[in-house]
Amino acid sequence: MMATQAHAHTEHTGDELIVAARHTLTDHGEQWTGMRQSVFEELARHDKPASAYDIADNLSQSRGKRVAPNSVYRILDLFVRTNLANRIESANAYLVNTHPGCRHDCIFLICDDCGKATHLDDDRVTGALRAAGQDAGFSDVRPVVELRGLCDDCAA
Amino acid sequence: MMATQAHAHTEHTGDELIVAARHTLTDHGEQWTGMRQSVFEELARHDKPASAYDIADNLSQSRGKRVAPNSVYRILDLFVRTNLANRIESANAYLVNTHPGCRHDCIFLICDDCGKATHLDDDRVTGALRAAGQDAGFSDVRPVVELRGLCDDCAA
DNA sequence: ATCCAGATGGTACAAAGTATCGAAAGAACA
DNA sequence: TGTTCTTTCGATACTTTGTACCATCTGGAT
Repeated sequence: MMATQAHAHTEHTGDELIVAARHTLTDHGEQWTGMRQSVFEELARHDKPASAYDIADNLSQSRGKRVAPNSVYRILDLFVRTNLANRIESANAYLVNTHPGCRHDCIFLICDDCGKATHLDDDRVTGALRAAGQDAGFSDVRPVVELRGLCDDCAA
Repeated sequence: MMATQAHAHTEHTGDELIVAARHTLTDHGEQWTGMRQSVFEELARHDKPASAYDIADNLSQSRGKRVAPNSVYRILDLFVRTNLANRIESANAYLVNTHPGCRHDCIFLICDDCGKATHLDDDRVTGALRAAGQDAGFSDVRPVVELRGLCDDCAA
C-alpha cells in the first residue's frame, strides 16, 4: 500500500478482514462475540479514527438498543491489546488494523482537515526510535508515531 | 543533554529559562503577563507532563484565588503555538520547552510508571518522518513522536 | 481622561474515560 | 440436557479533559 513499506502485507478488506480479525482474536484465547463483531465492523467502516462515543452512538442506532460507552471501551482496549485496532493518541480515537496478524510499530498519517487517516510501516525509522529510547535508558519502548498534516485532497 | 542530539542547544534552567521564555514570547508580539509567568513557572517546576487541571489547581493554591481551567488552556495553547511548551498527546498534558528559541520536531520519552519525561532531538529521524509523510501526499507535516516505556529507575 | 485591544474570570457545557456491580450469555462437563 | 462456572455485557454514576460564551478587567495609545 505504501511506498516506504519494507515487505508485503496481507492487507484485508471486507469479509476477509472480519475473518482475519476473528481468527486473530480467537488465537489469543478470546471470544468472538456478536458485540465484538459489531464494534469491529463499525470500526472497519471508517477510514478516519473513530471515537468510542461515535461507535457507541452508531451501534445504538444499528442495534436498536443503547450501547454504553464503557462496553465499547472495553472492547476497544481488547482490540488494541490483541492488535486488531490501534489507538490514535492525537485524536483520542481508534483505527482498525487491516493486517491484524502482523505486529508493527505503525506510523499514522492523519489529515488535520478531513480527518482521513492512513498508515505506513517503516521498520527502519521505528527501529531507530526504539534504539534511541534504549540509549536514553528506557525499556519496553512503544513508539507512538503520528504525522499530523494535510492530505493531498485537502491541501489548499 | 542527549546522546543522539545532533547539535548543541542552549538548554535553559531556572531564572534563565524564564528570561528566555519571556524573550521568545515578546518576540512573537505577545505580552508576558503575571498570569502567563505563573503558568510557565508552574510548568517548569515539573519534570513530568502536567495537565491543565493540575496547573489550574496548583495556581489556585499559590495565588490564593481560583484559576479556571479555560484560562490555563488559553495560555498553554499560546505556549504551544510559540514553542514555549509542547503538548504530550499520549498523556493529555504539557511539558516546558527548555530551549524555546529553537524549533524542533521533538521526540519525547515518557515513563509509563513514574511519568517522568525527557526529550531528544534527532533531526535525522524526524526528517525521515516528514519525508515519508510527503511521499504519502501529506503537506505541512507535524510529527508527533512519543516513546512510551519504562525509565531505568522504574525498570523491574 | 478616554478609548480600545488584548487578557482574564465566571459559568456552563461537551467530550473522553473509568469504576462498580449485577445480569446475561458462553463454554465446560456431568 | 441441565448445571456450573467463567466471561462478557449492561446500567449507572462519576472523574477527567477540553470548549464556548460573554462579562470584566488591565495596560497602553491618543
